[in-house]
Amino acid sequence: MSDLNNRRLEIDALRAIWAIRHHGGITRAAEALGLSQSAVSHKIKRLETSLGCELLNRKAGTTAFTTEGEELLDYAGRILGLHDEALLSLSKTTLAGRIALGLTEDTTCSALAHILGRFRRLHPDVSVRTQVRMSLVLRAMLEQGELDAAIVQVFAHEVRPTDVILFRETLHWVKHPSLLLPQTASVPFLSFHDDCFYRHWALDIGQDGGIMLETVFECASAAGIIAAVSSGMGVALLNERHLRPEMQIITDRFPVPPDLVYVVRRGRKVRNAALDTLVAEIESEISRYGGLALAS
Amino acid sequence: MSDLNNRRLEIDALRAIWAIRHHGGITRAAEALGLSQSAVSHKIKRLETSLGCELLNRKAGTTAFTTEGEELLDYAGRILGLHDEALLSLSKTTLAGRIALGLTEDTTCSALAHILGRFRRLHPDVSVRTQVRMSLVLRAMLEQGELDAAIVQVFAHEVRPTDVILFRETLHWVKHPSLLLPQTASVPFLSFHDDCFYRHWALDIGQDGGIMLETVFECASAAGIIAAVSSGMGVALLNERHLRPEMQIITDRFPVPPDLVYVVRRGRKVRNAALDTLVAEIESEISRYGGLALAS
DNA sequence: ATGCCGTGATCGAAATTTGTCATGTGCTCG
DNA sequence: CGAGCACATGACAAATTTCGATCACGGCAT
Repeated sequence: MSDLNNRRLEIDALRAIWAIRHHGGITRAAEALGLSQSAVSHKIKRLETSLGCELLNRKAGTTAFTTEGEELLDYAGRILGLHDEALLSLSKTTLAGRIALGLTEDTTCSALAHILGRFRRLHPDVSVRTQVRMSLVLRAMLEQGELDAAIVQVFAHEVRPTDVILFRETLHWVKHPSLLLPQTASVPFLSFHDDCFYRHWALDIGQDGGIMLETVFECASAAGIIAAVSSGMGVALLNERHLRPEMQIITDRFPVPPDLVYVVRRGRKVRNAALDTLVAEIESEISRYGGLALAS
Repeated sequence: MSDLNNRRLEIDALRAIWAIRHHGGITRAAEALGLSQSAVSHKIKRLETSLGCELLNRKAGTTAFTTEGEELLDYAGRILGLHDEALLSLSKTTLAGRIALGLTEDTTCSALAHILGRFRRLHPDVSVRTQVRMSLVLRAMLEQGELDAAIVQVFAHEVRPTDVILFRETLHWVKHPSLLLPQTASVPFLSFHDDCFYRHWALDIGQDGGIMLETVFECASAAGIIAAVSSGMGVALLNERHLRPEMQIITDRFPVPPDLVYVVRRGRKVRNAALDTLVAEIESEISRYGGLALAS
């Protein structure tokens, strides 16, 4: 394991194992980091030999972390956090002002929370007011000028040139295997809140495609929908990351749902140096880690 | 400043600026890190260009940190702390047992405190009992088997092969310019506590060199001695790091004081895995940073 | 079983980074 | 003013890192 003293944990290597964790696999991590797969593989190997222990359990094509790996991940997260903050702190300019920001519930528990917290620390003279609403509401607020920017979900084909793409999500029609779809009667539909725009799309297709959806369940949180699907109450539109093993993806019967994208969308004609910086920090975080970590 | 994203702070570069701070200058830092002067100079330059700002104020031969430099230093300390702890944590073996450790007052506020704290965190099943005494007392306790190891000050020529050298110190005879040494009468001597072995040496030379020293002031803490010297109360033996600009080093009249060394000295025939690890950690810290930081 | 993927390891060559030696510059001090 | 110290700089050598290609392995469907 080389000499006990000359050992060091490369920042890039730490970022690599962090990416492996959050993208599930070396290949995806490499892609996210803009490196080749072999480069990342080597990085990990170097890390392992320098530490003298295995970090990954390369049993099969699957990638699992060893105990040591998990331990290092914990440190990696903390070190990278400090590191990135140091980097920002050194290139910061003194900012002051106000930012009115909108978020969806989903994104509150993602890496965005960290970015916002750090932004507060680094720019204490900027007051950030954050409101959590559903995407459709946030979009309306942006139009009204009530928000300077918002992180909203939009259909992939609706992305504007000025939007900053955070990550993409695929939507699926799902049901529990025990639920058999009636051929003639209307299909029981499990829906998010009234204002959720999946629902708008879902109900729209009824008119176009001649499929009758009957909303039998309404709940604002994903957890509720997941439970309802799992108990066979009906069909629903769910994100990839909300899929559970017991769920069945419905590929026939319904039109393929459009892809979704989370974006940072800025309000109309807002000129705001503080906001520029915040958006730049989000973009930089994305490019550094190849996307934003989102809790599932 | 390269692309805002691809920037990273190399661990080695952070260690370099940390070393520059603690050894006062690039040349010394390079020596401490076991690198050439130009290597360290290049490292800093790279860091600066990658950050797009000056870290050091290279006005003259002197090396001062800029505001950004100081800011980075702060982060560097925290990042390196985490980094080193991660490194240790991953190579640790489960330890249990007891360690009875002796320290001098000087060393309590050095990097040793960090090492001890970290050791506690990493090895919660090892109970470390620490006692702070003067070097002579500690040596006696080691002999008696009351301590497993101690960090003590010894004369450079007394270092044993098994001792781990922490850092060296030069002792000087000092006085305030306003104090004129009497040619015939005895010289007023400002002394540490009775058990301090500088004092033993100082009083011994009286017999060998025919110089009369009269102890006119006794104080256990360096701060007291420094104040007494500065007010012209007498002469004293002081560490290099306790010298103040107003003090005058006496080069004639007295024999040159022997060099001092801080060492980790282990007790007699103590076999203790936990102690081995602790000593190894101290050694590793020294070799990584080229010495131990000691508050002045 | 028998081929496919998909995922990761491995190897040699190329590119990049890092370190060293030799030398240049600027400042201080005797 | 010249010696000495501290650092910068440039050219070159050494090391490390990356890439592309290829190999090996385990699942999965036929």
